[in-house]
Amino acid sequence: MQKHPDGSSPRLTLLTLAQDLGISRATVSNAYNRPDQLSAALRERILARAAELGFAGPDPMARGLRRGRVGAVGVLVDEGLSRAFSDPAVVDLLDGLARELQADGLGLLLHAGRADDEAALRPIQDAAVDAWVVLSMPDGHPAVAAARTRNRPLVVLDQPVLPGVPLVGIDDAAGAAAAIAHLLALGHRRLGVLAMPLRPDRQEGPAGLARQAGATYQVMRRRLAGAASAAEAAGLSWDRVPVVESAANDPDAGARAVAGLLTGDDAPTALFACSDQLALGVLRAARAAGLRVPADLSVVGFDDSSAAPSADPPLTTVRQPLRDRGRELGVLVRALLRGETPPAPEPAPVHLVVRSSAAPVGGGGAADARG
Amino acid sequence: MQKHPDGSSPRLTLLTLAQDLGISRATVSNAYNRPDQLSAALRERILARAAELGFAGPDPMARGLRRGRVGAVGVLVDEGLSRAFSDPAVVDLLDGLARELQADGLGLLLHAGRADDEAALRPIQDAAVDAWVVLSMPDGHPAVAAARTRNRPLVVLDQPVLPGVPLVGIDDAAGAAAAIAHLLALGHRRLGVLAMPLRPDRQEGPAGLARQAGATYQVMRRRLAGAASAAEAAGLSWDRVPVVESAANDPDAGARAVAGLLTGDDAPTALFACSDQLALGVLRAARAAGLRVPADLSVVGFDDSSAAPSADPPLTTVRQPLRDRGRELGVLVRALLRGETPPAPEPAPVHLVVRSSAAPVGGGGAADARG
DNA sequence: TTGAAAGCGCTACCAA
DNA sequence: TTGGTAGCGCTTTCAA
Repeated sequence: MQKHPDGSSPRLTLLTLAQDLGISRATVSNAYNRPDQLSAALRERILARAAELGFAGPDPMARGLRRGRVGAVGVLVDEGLSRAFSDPAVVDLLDGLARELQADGLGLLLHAGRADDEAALRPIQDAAVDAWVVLSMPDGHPAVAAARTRNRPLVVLDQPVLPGVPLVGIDDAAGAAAAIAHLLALGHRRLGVLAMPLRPDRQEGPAGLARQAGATYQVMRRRLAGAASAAEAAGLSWDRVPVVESAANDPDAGARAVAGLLTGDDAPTALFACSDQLALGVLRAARAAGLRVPADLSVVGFDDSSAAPSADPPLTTVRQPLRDRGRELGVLVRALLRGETPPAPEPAPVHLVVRSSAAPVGGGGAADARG
Repeated sequence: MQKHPDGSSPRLTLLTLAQDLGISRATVSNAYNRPDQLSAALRERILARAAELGFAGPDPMARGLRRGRVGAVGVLVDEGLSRAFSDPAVVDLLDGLARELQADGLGLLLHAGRADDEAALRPIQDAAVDAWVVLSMPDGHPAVAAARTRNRPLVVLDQPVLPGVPLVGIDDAAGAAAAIAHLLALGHRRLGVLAMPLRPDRQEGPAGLARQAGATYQVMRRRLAGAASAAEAAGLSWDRVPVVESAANDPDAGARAVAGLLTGDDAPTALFACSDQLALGVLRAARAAGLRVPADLSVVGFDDSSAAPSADPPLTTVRQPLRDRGRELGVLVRALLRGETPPAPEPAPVHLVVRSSAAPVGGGGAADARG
């Protein structure tokens, strides 16, 4: 393929091609970027010769430098990619985002924001991207600051709330309140809450009021606030509702964190898990403890991820439109990249989806399924 | 923050900073790239002033052009990101890859290789990446060709086999043979196979010998060949073993594809699903058909993805070291980027992991669990 | 419709 | 230890 008469193989560039054809470099550039700037015939000739020589078109980096655009949007995810992608909710959301960005030929450049490693920030600061999407990170995470240093357009999903930065959010408090209200309506009074991490310190176990108030994951602060107000509206004192924090937002961690809460005389009859991933963990822990769901224990999740309907039993959960929100992130990014200043989007609506993981209290008789 | 005396706010560059400090641009560059080329004191001064001015360091694109490196590795996935990432096997693999690349500060630039759209190829060809990783794509996929046009280092996972291109593979035939052998050893004689797509045409249903032979997904060709040889070694004629093709590698599609195979007098007593995703679909379809697994139907999967052990029942499956393979891809990419020519890696070992989705034939008596 | 020329911002070589 | 300088390959005015 590489037919170059003189044996050498100089890197193919616009200039090489132009000289080969005896025309100007600008014209070759136009063949790729502004077809209307030259005759169709000439353009054909150029493209044909390019194919012949194996020239793939203008160099992406040089073009990027000149135009100030690379065709990539950075995505900052909390912790490793592994945990992020093993959450079906994240996957759905990313899918919506990717689809929307595809319209402009933009790819997704993934970077994990490991908080522990100061040196891991450089790759983020030095990433060649046109914009950043921050996917649900805690307050004060250094990776977010690193992503901001270039002053590129930036959009946040859920958290952190940053002044002047478009946020694609939902009404977390209302969602959590709906979950609690549902459990209360089913007659439950001994409630429990399984929370996602409140801070990125991997702490696990009971989370008192102080810990709750100090949450740097704002989503959790909002959801707990919503849950609290719903509980108190029903006359339940929030400080008597056990809140257990999971070390991570995955089923294993959730099961581990909640295990201790499930036994004992005053164990909750109903649990609000702040994500479907955690709810899955509750299901697992309940099974391990010999509890039937929903007969012995009612569970409500949050997200309505694709795992929710096929869980066993199918999860009653708070639905948020994940794919749409991903798309909305993409719409915002595209607008920002066009130089527009889109209005701050409204929080997306959430609502309870009733399946079969929550039932009236005492509906299954005593918990005698053990052993 | 943007303190610029003369009101204007010219884009901050190395030169700006250099002039501000009354030193040369090269020295500022060195402060970032070769700390040993200047005194620690001067470097400190430069960095401090940069922070003061809000200069984030050398521009990634300009640096990319100059160095010929952007710090991103392209990842080409088949179809949309959604399907790719909803497969736990892919997620584990990507996690291994990302971790390995992180050592060099490389991010992952995701691009979906939609075969249908000729214009969708430009973003791939024009992506600013230092290398490409092709994740299990079919023969002749135009996106792979697009990724190759820049002559950047390229590494393939599983398929397609490309001359001169490092391939990180496994012994697919041996894995499939082990699965079939296991079922045969359990006494099963009426076998069936649920295949991943054989071609990217979303065809679903029985796949005859011709279709099997024409598979452009080489992984499937290899696995079917392995299965066939194991079957024939036991005296079973392969053309009597029903092979059903799924339209996609996900549980839903798998359940849909296999449903018809599960009923009838001569329905298989054992099924080899060519991926865990598909095996999950079989489990679902079996339940829908009132069949108990493994009593009425034995199932063996492939991958040992993180979904396998927690399936109900836990999947007997062929294990491949996903995370390690992801890491190996990363190792190869890094070596290639260093200009080395690493030896073609050995196929990773696979072996059967026996859990409880496969049992001796007839072990559960007649299939009387229906209704 | 085509071409000439001016940088985009940076790094790496070489000289001081 | 510091600085001058030559491009990396391209796009885009502007003029022909």
